[in-house]
Amino acid sequence: MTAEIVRSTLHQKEGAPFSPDELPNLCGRPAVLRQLSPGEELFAPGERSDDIYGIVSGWAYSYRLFDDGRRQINTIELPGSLIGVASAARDGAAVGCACLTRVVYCVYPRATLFGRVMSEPALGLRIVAEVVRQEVLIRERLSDVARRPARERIANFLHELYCRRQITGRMDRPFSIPLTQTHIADALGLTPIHVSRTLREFKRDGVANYVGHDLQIIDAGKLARISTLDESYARWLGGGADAPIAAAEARPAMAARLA
Amino acid sequence: MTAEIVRSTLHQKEGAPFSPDELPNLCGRPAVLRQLSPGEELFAPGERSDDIYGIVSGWAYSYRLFDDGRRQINTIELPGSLIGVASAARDGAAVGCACLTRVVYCVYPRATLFGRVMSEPALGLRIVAEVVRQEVLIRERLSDVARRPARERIANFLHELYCRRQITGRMDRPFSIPLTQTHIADALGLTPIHVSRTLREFKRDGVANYVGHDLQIIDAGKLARISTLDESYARWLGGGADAPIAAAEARPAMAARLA
DNA sequence: CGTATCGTTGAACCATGTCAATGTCTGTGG
DNA sequence: CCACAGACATTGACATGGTTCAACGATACG
Repeated sequence: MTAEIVRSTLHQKEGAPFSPDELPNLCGRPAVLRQLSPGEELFAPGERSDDIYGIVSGWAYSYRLFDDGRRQINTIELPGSLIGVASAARDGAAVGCACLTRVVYCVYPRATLFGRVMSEPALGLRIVAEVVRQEVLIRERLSDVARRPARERIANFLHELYCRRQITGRMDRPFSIPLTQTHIADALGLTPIHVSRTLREFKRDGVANYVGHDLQIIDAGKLARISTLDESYARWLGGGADAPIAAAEARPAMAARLA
Repeated sequence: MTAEIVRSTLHQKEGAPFSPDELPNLCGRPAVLRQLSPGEELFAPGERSDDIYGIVSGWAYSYRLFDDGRRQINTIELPGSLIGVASAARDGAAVGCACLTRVVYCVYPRATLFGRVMSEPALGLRIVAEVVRQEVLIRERLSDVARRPARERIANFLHELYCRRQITGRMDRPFSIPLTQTHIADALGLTPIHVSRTLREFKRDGVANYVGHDLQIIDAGKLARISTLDESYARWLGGGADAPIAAAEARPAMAARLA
C-alpha cells in the first residue's frame, strides 16, 4: 500500500497531481470555495497571505511585479494547480495571481493544509509532485526565454498550453486561449509589439488567430511543427502518457559509508 | 509540537531546508556517500536514475542539454541542496548534474526517501520547502533572463551566489566562484563572448576579476549596487534573516461553501 | 459618441550575437 | 627545458533580432 502510494505519486500519470474534483476535500473536510471574474486577483503583489489556493475551474496566471512597473508572468495556472505554496516561501516578494477567466477556487489556510500532511503523509508527496510539476514548466520556460528566437518561443508557449488543454475541462475545438498579447509578452520576455508582429505571421500561415479576445489555435499540427517542444515533453504536459515505469519498491536504505 | 514543525518548515530560517550535516541521516540510517572531481557528473543527461542526491560539500550545477548541443544551466547547487526530485518527474528529459569542484554527496533511492516520508511526515514538508526554494531561484532567474540587460543579469547572478555563500561552508574572503565564463553564459542565456566583455568592465571597475579559474568578488558593495536584487531577497538567499513571522497555529479548516 | 483597451504598422536604433583571429595559461611528453 | 596541445579568455568588425518611439485603427462599453 505504501509502496503503491509512493509509486503513483512519483510518476504522475494524470495531467496534474490533483484533480479539480478532489480539491475541495483536500484537507479532509470541505474547503472554502470562492469565485472571481476575469482581471480580479486571488492575491495581489505585496499582500502577505497565509493561504494556499487550489484552482477548480478557469484560467489564472501568477506573476511578479517589479519596481519599474514591469511584470513577469511565471506560470499559467489551470484547474488542479495549487497556488501559493512557493509564493509565500519568501515573504514580501511582490508576487500575485490574477484571473484570465472566471475562476472557481478553494482556499486552504497554510497551517491547515500542512497540518493535514502530518496526519496524512501521502498528501505531502502529492504536494511535492505538484510543486515539481510547476518547476518543470518554469525550467522549460527559462530555456525558451534564454535561447529561442521569438517565433519559437511563442510557438512553444502556445503549444504548451495546447497540450495542457485537457486539464481545462472542456476540450474545445478549436482551442482558444484567453491571453492578451501583452500577457504573452510578459510571459516570454518580449514586447507586445513584437508579439503582434509574430502573431500576424501565425495568422498569415494559418496557425493561430484572434477571435474576440481569445487566441484560437487554427492548425495544431502546424503549431507543433513550428514549436521545438520535444514529443515526450508534449506527452507529459498532456497528462503523462509517458512510458510506464518500473517503480522501485519502498525498502530500507542500504547503509554504507564512503571509503 | 506539530504546529511547531509546520511553522519551522514553512518559514525557513536557515539558508536551506537541509543542513549538510544532517543529510547523511535523512532516511534514518546512514546513506551511501560518494565523491566526485570537478567536471564529473552526478548523473548524465538522458540517464534514467531512481536516486535522489544530497550535496554535502562542494559546488555543482544542474543543466539541460538540447539537440543542437546547447546547454541551459538551471541552478547552481550548493551544500544542502537536494537534487533529482524535480529532474525525474519527467522521465527521459535530457537533464544532468555536473561538479564544479570536488563534491561529496549522498545517495537516496527515491523509493527509500519517499517511503521514509510515509513514516515521518515532517520530512515531506521539508522536501516541499527545498523544492520551493529551488523554484524561487529559478523564477528569479527567469525574470532576469527575460528582462534585464546583460550587465545586471550577470551582476544579479554573482550577487545571488555571493549571498548564498554562507552555505558554502567556508566564508572565504575574498569570495571566489568556480565558474567559467561559458558556465555563466549558459546560465544566463548569453554568449561567452559577451560575458567576457562584461566581466572585463567589472574588472576595470574593481568589482570582480578572475584569479586562476575562479572569479573573485573584489568589492561586494559595488556588486550589490550594480545588481537589482532587492534587499529582502538578498537576505532570504543568505539564510532567511527575514522578519519573524507570526505563524498561524494548526487548526481545523473552516467549512463553508460558495454561496 | 467619447473613452478605454487592445492590436497594428513603420522607421530608427542598439544590445547582443556571430565570425574570426589572437592571447594566455597549464599540463604533458620528449 | 622546450615544444606542443587544449582549454579559456580577449578583442575587433560586422550582422541582426528585438526594442523604442510614435501614430493610427478597431472594437467594446457606458
